[in-house]
Amino acid sequence: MTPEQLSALVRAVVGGAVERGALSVDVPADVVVERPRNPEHGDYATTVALKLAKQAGRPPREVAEVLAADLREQPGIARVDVAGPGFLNITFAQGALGRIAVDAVTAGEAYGRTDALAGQRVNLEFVSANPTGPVHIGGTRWAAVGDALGRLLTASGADVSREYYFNDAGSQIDRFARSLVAAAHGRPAPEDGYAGDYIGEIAGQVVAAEPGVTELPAAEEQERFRVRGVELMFAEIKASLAEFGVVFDTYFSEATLHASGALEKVIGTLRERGHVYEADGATWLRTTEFGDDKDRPLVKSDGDYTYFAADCAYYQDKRDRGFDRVVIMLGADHAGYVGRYKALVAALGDDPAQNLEILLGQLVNLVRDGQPLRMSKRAGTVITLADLVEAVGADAARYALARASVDQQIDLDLDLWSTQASDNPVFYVQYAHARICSLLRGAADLGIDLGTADTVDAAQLAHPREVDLLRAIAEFPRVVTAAAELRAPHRVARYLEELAGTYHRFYDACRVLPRGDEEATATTVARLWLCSATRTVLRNGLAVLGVHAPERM
RNA sequence: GCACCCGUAGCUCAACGGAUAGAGCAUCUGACUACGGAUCAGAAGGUUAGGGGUUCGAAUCCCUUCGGGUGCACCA
Repeated sequence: MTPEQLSALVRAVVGGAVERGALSVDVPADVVVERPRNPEHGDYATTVALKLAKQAGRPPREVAEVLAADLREQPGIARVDVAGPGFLNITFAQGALGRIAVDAVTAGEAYGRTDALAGQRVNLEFVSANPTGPVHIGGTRWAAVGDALGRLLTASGADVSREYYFNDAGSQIDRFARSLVAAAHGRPAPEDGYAGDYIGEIAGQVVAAEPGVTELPAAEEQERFRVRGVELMFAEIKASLAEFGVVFDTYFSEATLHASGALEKVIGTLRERGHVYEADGATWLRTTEFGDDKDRPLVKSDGDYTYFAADCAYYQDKRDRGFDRVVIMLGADHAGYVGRYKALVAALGDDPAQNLEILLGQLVNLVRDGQPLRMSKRAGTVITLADLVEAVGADAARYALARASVDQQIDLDLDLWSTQASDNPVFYVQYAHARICSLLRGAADLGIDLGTADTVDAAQLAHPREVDLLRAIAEFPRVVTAAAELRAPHRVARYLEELAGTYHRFYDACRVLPRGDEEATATTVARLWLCSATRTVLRNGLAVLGVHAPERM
């Protein structure tokens, strides 16, 4: 029996009690069953009696007793206890739990997938670093978390499109171009420009690709450097992301919005809706009408569009492409955008609570020699995505960045990471996977017949460590769903660490393969299925995080 | 000054309002005639920053103080 089935069963029991008048409450839409920390509290526990007590007007324990009596009559349930203030502790019948291993193996890659978010069209935007330099450590965190979130949403049935928005039209790009020109002529970077070795490298590549470019008139020269420079920089960004395992469905250029007239159009729409006004020579959106701190300019007094105007057009474009949920991941240093973004969504007639979701994530601090590392783009002392991958490998980097809640600022100790990679829990999880693969290879070498899903005697799996492992495996689909709904990929990582630990403890206590000239028994076969199920979950879970599941290490 | 995020073991971090707050690392003690010891068993380590409140129950929700981060442009 799966937790989902149990949840439905408990709900049905509540319904039955209400129907025959034993309880007078509204039957809850969803009954939460959870895996108790303490094994003495059974396979699963539910707080439904506690939650219904007030409405029923009776003590929680009394409500619990009513439900417990009915639950005990259900098939597959061995035992129901009322504990504490009114918890219902439920223990499955022998074998009911064991089938989960068989189910997981049978489902294979599909184990963990659900249709919880079916029908949602999600546009997931993350990284979106401007092509004026390599992706730095902050962007790398969003690459890891955003990509994992995309995989999670997909696994939960949503229709997800990953998007990378880049600004190739503004003054930052001009500064980038001027920095390249300066480097090509051997001059220092302009006051407001970009420094760093990569500027010189890109400048050299531009010169190599366009001989004579430095002889052109200044304006023309800068334009050539801008176009080529952005092209080359962006190719480098894409390459480093690809090496990191992150590929976007769409790379969206801001310049295309300007070129297509989308800005004029969206401002026209906003104007028709009555939210636009002119003041001090500029054009404004009255975002304060929708809770923003101050109104925001769309067109500056010099006639240029603001970045915010492009945001409006970009949002409208996403909606026009059919996405009903626009999700944007931003660093905490962009928290100031939230108010105006919600306002623009509302001004366009959408519901910010329904159509827009801005996920703010805290920044990453780097630590070296026990000291926080201050980074400066100007000074070129920036740790990039490529640097991090080089130092610790893509798997460890992705895993470490994805295993922490985005609400948490994280400190990354570069010394620790570069010198002692085994400190990272990702190896603990990967090792469990490799160990199982080795075990299954051994079983194959011994010629053990695993039989079929129908013939496995799942009731063999009764050892406490086997039961622990089965419970953990059973949790996986709910972990995926919860992580997707809460936009919290780190839950998957934490779960995998727990699962790996549970497996290692099982392995330590339960001999799987026959020793010496012993024969394989029904227990051997059942345990091999259990191992195989664990491998399936580890593999699927690591896949969600974009981390490899090695068969050998 | 205003707004948002955070404060949990020595360190890095978990914990959909649930039972005795958990892992990893570090420290200490054990288990290798090994199905992969990159593992396991055990010990030690906490007033969940402090103080109020809400309730059957608070690390979690509300108020407040302190501490850290970030943001408050006709920049992008």
